[in-house]
Amino acid sequence: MSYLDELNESQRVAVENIYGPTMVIAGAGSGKTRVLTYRIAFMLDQGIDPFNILALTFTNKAAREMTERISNIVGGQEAKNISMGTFHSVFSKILRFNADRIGFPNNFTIYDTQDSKSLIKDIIKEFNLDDKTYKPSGVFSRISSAKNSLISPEAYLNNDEIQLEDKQSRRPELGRIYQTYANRCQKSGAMDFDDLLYFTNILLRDFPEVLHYYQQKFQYILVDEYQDTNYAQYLIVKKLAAAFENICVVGDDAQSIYSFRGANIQNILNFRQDYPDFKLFKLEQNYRSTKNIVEAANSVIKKNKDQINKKVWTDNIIGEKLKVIRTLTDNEEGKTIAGRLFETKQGVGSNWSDFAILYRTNKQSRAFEEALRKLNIPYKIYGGLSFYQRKEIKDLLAYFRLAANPRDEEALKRVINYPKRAIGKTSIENIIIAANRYNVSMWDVITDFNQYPAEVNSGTKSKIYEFTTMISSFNAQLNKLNAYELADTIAQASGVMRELMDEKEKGPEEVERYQNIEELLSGIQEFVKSGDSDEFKSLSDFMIEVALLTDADEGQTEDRNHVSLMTIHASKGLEFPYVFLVGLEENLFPSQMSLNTRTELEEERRLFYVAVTRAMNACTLSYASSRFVWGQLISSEPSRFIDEIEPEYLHFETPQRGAGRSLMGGGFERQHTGGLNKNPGLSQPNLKSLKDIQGNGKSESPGEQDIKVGYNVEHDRFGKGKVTKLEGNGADRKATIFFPHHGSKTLLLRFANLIILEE
DNA sequence: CCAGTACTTAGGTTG
DNA sequence: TAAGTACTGG
Repeated sequence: MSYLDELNESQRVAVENIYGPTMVIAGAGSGKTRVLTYRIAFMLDQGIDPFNILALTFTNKAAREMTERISNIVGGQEAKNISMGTFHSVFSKILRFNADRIGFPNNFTIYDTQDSKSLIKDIIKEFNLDDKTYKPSGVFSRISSAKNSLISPEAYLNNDEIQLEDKQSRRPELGRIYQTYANRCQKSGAMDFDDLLYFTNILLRDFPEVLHYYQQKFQYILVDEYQDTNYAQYLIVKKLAAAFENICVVGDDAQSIYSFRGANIQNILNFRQDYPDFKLFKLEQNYRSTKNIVEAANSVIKKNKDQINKKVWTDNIIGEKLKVIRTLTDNEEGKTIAGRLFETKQGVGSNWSDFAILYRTNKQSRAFEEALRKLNIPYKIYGGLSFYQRKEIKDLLAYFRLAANPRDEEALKRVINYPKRAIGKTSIENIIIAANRYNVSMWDVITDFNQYPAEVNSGTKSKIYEFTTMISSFNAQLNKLNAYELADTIAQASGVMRELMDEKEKGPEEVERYQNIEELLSGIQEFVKSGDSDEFKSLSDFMIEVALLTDADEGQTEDRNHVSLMTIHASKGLEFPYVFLVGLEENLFPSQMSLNTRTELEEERRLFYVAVTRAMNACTLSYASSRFVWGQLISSEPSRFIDEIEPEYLHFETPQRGAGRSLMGGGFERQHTGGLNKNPGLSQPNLKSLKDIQGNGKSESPGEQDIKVGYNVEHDRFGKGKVTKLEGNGADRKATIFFPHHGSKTLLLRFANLIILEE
């Protein structure tokens, strides 16, 4: 067990204490991941069966990293048998296995946040409520926090306190929306992210034999980032650990930055009460940063009232003081930081990947992007839209979801008319009305109009019939074709591939979309090939894996030598030799929204602590004295957090030369436009009425009766084109026309004003 | 059905 | 400012 020699004293005792309740408070950079992985390795060395170990993390990234590290120590086969992953992935598997007990199909789909919000939006509309008082995202977060506190819709409606709260905030219908939302999810055989935790709790609460089984299975439980657990997660862990109490939680209260999402610092305090005989270990030696960095961070975080007493220290060199740079505008901040970064790289001869620029909000990235690009510095922005959230990917995935679970309402709504198959908005609305009336899913309605009559005309019905037949045929092949074969079939047969192929002519964005689809398909092929050769991997297996993946940067092995740009939240758990922490201004960091309460301000301070402690060798702080906010130049004050650092760790730099001019040049140009544009616009109405007269005078628009497929026609905007298809009757009569310069378009003849050139 | 325009809104982010 | 949505005219 040579690896034990690599640990310091407090790390080693934390690793070896594998029985009984244990809490490890791990300061920033103190080797937390190392302790967790070695602890598991030590357990296996002690003869503990990997099947009996449950290790929970918060992010896929953390789970991957831990799996990898443990495989390196104990070998892949052993590591594979440990239940290791995020809360959501581990418990979604358990839920699939036991789905029938809680009224879900075992192939239930998982709604992401977009799906949830779109469903909520629909419900608000159906209830005829004003979507300003009932904002979908606000309603969603209310429902989310109810679920995370394990409050059922019924309990929500029966709780006087909650009802009073909602009445006072003028949103008395929230409870009914929650109830309807939950009901619709259930009918659709779908769970959202919060449901995965909520229903795990229900399962363990209502089925003692299930609880007993998993208590016996998971005799040893480890939880990483314990300060980020919410109530639902806390309770799952508590229930599972009740039989053996071999539970180890690892965290750092000073790095709790997700309370706005329901994470609860109280869980650390509860731990003391739940397990009075628990052992506490503190990892206080920082191996990451210089003395100046560690002490600067300490001097700020000690201003917080709510914290567990500890003293993070380091044996590392003193290092440079933290530089503080002031610039006059946000754009200049970008230029200055980019220049400084370039100089540092030249000076020390390091890699671009040794540098990170961290900011409070995503929108700050722009100024740095521009400046880095001008200096030809490679960079990568983390965060933003992930691969699986792109429109074209979600569209195709929606077909996959339907293949596995045709009742999935959000997936159905997404693709029932994509690519266009003449199933209009009104028909879809009427289908939903019928589904609600009979309390069944949309799929039930559209596959059995006899039993569930809906106001849909017969032409549309036959289109729908084609669609449902197609989906059913995908569904029938789920266990016959492997994931790649079926995915490829769907991509072709659904028409998604052809749609994107046609659009490829339009421009680079469309080409990229097509390539994204290709990338998804080749990803599925890889998925099929991975693992044992004779193992059958179905498309639903793939969907299970992918539903909980949100990391965009999977499989991007190319060129990793770049500067990293990300929010501080995204930087948690990472480290960089050189960190630039930018935008340190009041109302930006700390955020304006956090200034109301002490607890919110303390969370901002912890965020600042996290940011500073990412740095290994040097940390540079910067702020601008004015910046553009929503198109307006506003002046700003340096952040209070700069003042809170003991001055002995700081080095203030003088402002850059020539800056005054740039303020004049860039700042005040944007006023004094317009002013002459006050004329009442007489010409507009005149023009319009002229057109009206023309329209009326034409008696009949040409072509209504005599247009045919194959005709060459001319359109006043798209120019010349050829008719490829005709459909609909009367006012709905439309033509699909291929225009060489604009691609294929479907136009209502009523409005198109086509001129027939030749037959 | 398509495309242009009027209007609104703006936090951090995992699964 | 920028992006997203709702509305409207052809």
